Amino acid sequence: MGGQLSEDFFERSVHEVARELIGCTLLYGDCGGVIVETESYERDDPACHAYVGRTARNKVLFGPPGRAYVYLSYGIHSLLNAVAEPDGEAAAVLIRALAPTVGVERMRHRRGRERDEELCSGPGKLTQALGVTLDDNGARLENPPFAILEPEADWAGVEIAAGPRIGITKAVENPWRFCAAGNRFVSRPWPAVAAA
DNA sequence: GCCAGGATCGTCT
DNA sequence: GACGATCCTGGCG
Repeated sequence: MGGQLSEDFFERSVHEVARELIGCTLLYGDCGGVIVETESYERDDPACHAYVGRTARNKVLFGPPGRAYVYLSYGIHSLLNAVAEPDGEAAAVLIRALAPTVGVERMRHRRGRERDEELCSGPGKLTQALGVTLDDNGARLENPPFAILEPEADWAGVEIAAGPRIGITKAVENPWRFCAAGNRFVSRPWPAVAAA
């Protein structure tokens, strides 16, 4: 296993962080998997929750990096982000999909699905599989139950593709969705865009 | 296989 | 009082 990521990994451009999280292993409690899809949201970005300024919901975005920003989507799903950029800036990386590797049986049970492709192939699915809840908002990603580990050696050559983000209505054109090219655990087939 | 619609609730106007 | 950084189901072909 690679070393664990600490706060300074997240203290830089949110887009770099999003790209380099691909291939890292996200652990939560006794479950986890390899991150295969992310999206970045920067402050001057109409699709970012911080765009409207600081509010009760988004205050974690404005705090120190390496924290979890968890919020409720559509009244149903908890979505997990990693806060990036220095304290005082506001940006985060949405974790959109994992390749399940640890605690797979437990995740099958939580999800009520058998196929590995249906366990963590979406931002709402992976929080359900891992057991992440709104109570985790603001938690340090380098402290239990969280941990994020550097990629294994065999991820060194994996191509990372960039394209438009999913499920948003503003700033759709920015190519800030990143994924491991051709990976079968991404949330959707890669859109037809020119290689970056 | 594809698409339309519903679930459900915290946050902000 | 409206709106989602989503997911699942059911209807149809």
